[in-house]
Amino acid sequence: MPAQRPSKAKPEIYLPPAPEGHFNPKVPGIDYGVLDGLIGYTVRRAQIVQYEHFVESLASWNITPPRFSALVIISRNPSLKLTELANVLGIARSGAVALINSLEDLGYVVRVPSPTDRRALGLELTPKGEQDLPAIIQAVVAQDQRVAQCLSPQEQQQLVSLLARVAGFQPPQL
Amino acid sequence: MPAQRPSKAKPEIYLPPAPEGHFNPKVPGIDYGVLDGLIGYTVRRAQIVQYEHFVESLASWNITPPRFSALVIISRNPSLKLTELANVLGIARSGAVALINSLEDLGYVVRVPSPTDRRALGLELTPKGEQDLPAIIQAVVAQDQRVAQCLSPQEQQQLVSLLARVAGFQPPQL
DNA sequence: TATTGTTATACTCTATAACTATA
DNA sequence: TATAGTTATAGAGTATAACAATA
Repeated sequence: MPAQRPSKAKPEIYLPPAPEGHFNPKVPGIDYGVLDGLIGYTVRRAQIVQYEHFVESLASWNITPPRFSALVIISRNPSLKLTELANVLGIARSGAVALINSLEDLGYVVRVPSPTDRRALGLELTPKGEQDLPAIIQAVVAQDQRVAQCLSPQEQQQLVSLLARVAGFQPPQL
Repeated sequence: MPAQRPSKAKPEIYLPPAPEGHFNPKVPGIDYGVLDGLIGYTVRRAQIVQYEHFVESLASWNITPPRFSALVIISRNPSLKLTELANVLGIARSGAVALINSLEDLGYVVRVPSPTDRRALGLELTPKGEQDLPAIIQAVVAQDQRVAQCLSPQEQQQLVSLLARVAGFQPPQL
């Protein structure tokens, strides 16, 4: 059996503190110089704004962006191994352990022993996870649309496509 | 006089560890479900890829994205106060202190007492900072272009414009 | 010998709160 | 009383390295 994790000392679920004020991507009177023209800095600015919106909108669910990504990946890929999840999310295995712990504390995910590999475990949604995920997804899609509503549907699709190419993969077919 | 910071115990300059492998924004065989269509997740994926490229390309300079942003902002806005820098970067003042400390350790920035407000201090580049910044900018622009070379100049401009609107500010005039 | 999940450790980064000096 | 910079503290997040169980 893999090493057991101890009974958690902290039942509280962490949620990042909401900053007093929002990030201002363009402070008046400040000269941003070369930053304004850099793809990287522009992506970063948009990502910060997105992140803040996400955390605020999902605060009542105690769901952060990494938790949401994990939930969706787990739900769409049954019996995913922890190592595979870490790979998909681009984090270390030790980080995935902490992430799964928080989702377990929320009652959304269980570790199921793999029938074929006694070292491994499959990640599955709990009944509560199955029940709540649709509403969570709806809330996330709604906030995503709220942020993107300044763009036409065509522009949104174009943005996704351009970003996908920058990230180095084929844009999704929509 | 503002409280003095103690002589630093660690002269070493931190640089984030290079991950063994690169982040794979689209792992084969994995169903990303709703994530593929979300602006937020797409922005995040691109941002991770960008960040990794940046850190690797600027490793020899010991320059991270936050350090670079701070250097550019300081160089373009003479006598910027620490609190203003924190506001521009969207971080707490305590974080700005640590950031400036690292840039001071690198020999790029100095704290200059403000002539008008004896509480405040102006941030300025050192001669070494003035001397090295152009090459650093050149390296950053080069890596930015390398990541973005899959897009035509027009597409790049479009991406910057779309991201600026999503972030909630007027796109820069190029 | 390699891999899986876990733990231990170390580090940055973030934030809040308290403190000193000055306004 | 408010603000500027600093420090202290605590939290999440990242990572690497080592470990036990299993392949």
